[in-house]
Amino acid sequence: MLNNPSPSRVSQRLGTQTAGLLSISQFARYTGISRSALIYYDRSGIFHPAWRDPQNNYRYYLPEQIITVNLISVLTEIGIPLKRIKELSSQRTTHNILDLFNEHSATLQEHIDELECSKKLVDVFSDLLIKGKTANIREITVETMPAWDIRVGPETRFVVEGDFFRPFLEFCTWAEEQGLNISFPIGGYFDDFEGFCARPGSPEHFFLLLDLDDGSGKEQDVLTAYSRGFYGQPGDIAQRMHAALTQKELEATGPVLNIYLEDEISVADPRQYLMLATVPVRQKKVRS
Amino acid sequence: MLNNPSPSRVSQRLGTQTAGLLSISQFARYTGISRSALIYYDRSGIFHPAWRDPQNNYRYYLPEQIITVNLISVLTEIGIPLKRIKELSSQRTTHNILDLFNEHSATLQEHIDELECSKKLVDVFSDLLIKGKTANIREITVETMPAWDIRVGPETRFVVEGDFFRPFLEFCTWAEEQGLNISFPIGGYFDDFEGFCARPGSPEHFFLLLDLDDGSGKEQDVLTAYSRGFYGQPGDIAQRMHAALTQKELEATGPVLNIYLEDEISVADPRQYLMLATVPVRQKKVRS
DNA sequence: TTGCTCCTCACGTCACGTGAGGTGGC
DNA sequence: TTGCTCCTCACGTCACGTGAGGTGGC
Repeated sequence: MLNNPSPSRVSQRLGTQTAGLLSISQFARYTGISRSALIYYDRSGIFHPAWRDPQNNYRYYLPEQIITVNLISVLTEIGIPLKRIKELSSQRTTHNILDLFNEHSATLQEHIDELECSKKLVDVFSDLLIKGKTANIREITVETMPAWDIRVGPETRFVVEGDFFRPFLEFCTWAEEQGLNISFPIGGYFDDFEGFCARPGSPEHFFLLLDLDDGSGKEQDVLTAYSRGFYGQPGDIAQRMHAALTQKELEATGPVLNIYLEDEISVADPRQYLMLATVPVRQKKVRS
Repeated sequence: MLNNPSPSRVSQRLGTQTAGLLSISQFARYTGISRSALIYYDRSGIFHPAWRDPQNNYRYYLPEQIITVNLISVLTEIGIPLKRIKELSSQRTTHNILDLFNEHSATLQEHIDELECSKKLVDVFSDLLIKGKTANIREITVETMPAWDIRVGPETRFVVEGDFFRPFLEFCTWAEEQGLNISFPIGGYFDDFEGFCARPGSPEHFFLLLDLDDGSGKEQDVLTAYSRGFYGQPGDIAQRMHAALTQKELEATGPVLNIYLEDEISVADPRQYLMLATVPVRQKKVRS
């Protein structure tokens, strides 16, 4: 119990100035704490009203108690559990409070970091969905865009042809070991365009997509193509990209990245998942 | 229910390759979702195992279901309630998901802002406590420090001498109307040093202290003094500051700010609250 | 028999919010 | 009598976690 006013002070008040007492509703209004919260604090022994009317059990508070309740407000607002507040009330020293604040500042920062990670997640998925909605899915074009922020996993081992899940699970295990959040979109990675053409349904690596902009400020030209189908079933996208490269007189200069813009998160039918394939390109040098 | 595999696919699996089925523990390991969560999802109709053994009611999952459960993971992780996820599963379109994400991104940002406010609160209180611990309470000195980030309220009306609470409550009401968080420390404000000397226990305004650094980068010389006592009982601090000004040949150039470094949050005995008074100063010009 | 994994209730969590049903004084 | 504020249970919330007590197959 925190700073409960002594009975003598209460009765002094009552004797001279009953108007100084606040009913639970008035007190709730002044403090911004709900009535039910005040009743809850009373019951759980955290904070009691200064006086209760023996006639009807009404709760009455003194203006001074706003100070005490403000302490509870502050501590609960910053996320300290009531149990801890109750413990603290018997050992309330500057030193203990400072310890609590230090400890709690770190906890708060962790929560903030988690939430920011969640927000990043939402934003990345939104970006992919918007990309899927606005793209002209039939066309293969060259776009200038920032490099993505990705984490590439170890080489995949596709033991059984078409068994997408084993390597996928291995990647998830690896990513968790690395302390990465595997809720971010996962894509397929091929070291070069030839590898992609050879087995477009079996990426040489998986990668986690953490952001559509790696923050380096650099941009690059990439060839982008789309295809619909389930995981590991990219259809003829490799051939179409190959044809486009030839037609546009381009050559691939980096890894091929596959990412699903629409997958189980947004589409019910697994055969309608929408994949985006990208590969950085440059103009082919004309041989002299 | 999300993407429950059809019985035929399940029985095909079972017929040809029982090893492809995952027990609840294996599935929990792969997905990072706890067994009890999986059981909870099953019961609440959000996500069912592909097959249950009629003999012993064991739950078995297919590797494909990792995809589905990953959807749930992502959505719960970003704080979307299971109820909403369940609703969504029957109306899962790119459009609806984008709406949900947009809406939710804002909610997340609000939570982040709230937490950052809480962290700021903790940090401000910590700063004050540290100031109280490290200060030499007996001495009156000139310090160079950044200006504080404060919000000054309307003029106070001390009707009854010593009745600190009425004006205090009025300030709280005002601050809430302004959308300010009244959990931040509240201090007393005097327009000038003369006003402070006249009635040091009755501030002309209250203010909310949002930060000990207003971020402007500017610093100023302030005279700092300390006093112990309850709210509105500053003892002889004004006289002592006045004497110090004279002795150091300084003149006050701005408002006097009073703030409690130790109050109900850290100290049990109200008579031991620790107040800090500051006033900006400069060298007195010598009259020619 | 022992060990293992799984099962199903049932209850706890945390800080209240929300009625239902009732009281006391104007 | 009506309206008002207050009261006390008791139950709901949300997404699980945690036993208790029991089963099936090696």
